[in-house]
Amino acid sequence: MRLIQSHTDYAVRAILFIAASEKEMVSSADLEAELDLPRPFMRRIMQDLQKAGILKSLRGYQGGFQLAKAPAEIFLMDLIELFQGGLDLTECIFRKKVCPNCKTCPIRRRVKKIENYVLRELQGINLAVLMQEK
Amino acid sequence: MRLIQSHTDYAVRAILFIAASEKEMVSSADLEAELDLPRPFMRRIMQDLQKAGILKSLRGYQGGFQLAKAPAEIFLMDLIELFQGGLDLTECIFRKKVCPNCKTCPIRRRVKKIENYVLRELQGINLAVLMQEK
DNA sequence: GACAAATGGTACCTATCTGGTATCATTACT
DNA sequence: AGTAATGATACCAGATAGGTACCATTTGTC
Ligand code: FES
Ligand code: FES
Repeated sequence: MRLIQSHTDYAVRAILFIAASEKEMVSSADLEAELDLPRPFMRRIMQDLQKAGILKSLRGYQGGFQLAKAPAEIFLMDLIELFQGGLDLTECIFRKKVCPNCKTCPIRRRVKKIENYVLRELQGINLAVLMQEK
Repeated sequence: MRLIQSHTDYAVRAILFIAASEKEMVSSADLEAELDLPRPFMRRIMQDLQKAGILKSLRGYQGGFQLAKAPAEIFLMDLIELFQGGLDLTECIFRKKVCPNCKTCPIRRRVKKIENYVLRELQGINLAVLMQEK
């Protein structure tokens, strides 16, 4: 079970690379070379980041992506939200149905506490922090 | 993403029920009635618990299951280990391959810290604790 | 205007994981 | 012998994650 999934991880790397790049515009081709990923896959991630307002894009010749926000304003949690639909560690085991046991679920409260900690930690991480410690 | 999966959750409920039961031996039929689960499915979980030495079983007429350990000696983490193969929140995103980025992975360290906390919390939970707070 | 270089959008595929079923063999008591 | 229980194991199905394919659109250069 992974806390951080591929899309999120790739997004982080991509953003860090763009942030560190000299270029005005970074293209998918550049990212492919740097991150060693299939370009179509990378592109989809970039598009999602663009839609989310994290990147700005320019089409056509010499086009590409650049940051739309300062690294310090991009939070890991945003990316998790975007690519993983957020975190819900206590998601009830009775999918689709209303849980008949939530009230009596012996572990729910405990897991909720853990989840709170995890969220607090994650919310403290932004991309500027990750840049430094790399 | 669920921290606790169905098998684990059911196992907890089953064990708590057996622990609270007056009967010498609790059968799958009893559990089915109590937990409202398909019996074959429940049975497989019970068998796994038996193999793991958490339950003792008796076959044949009036057979069933009973605890092989005191609730205080059964840890939630054991069940997670048993049914979910443990927890590895930092599992590298590059499956099957050796990760070429682990050294430079910007989020690995952070997630590792979170994982440590989660493990510590989970390791402190045993079934006796869960019985009380229910 | 034609062409090439780039992204936008969307539908689809595939492997793995999770949850659950089915079947038959074995044991134990009456 | 018969019945009530577990042991063992193979199988199936839906959901999720990871990844691909395809075509449309925009932008700059010649
Ligand atoms: S089952 Fe609904 S919360 Fe544990
Ligand atoms: S990729 Fe191997 S740890 Fe982040």
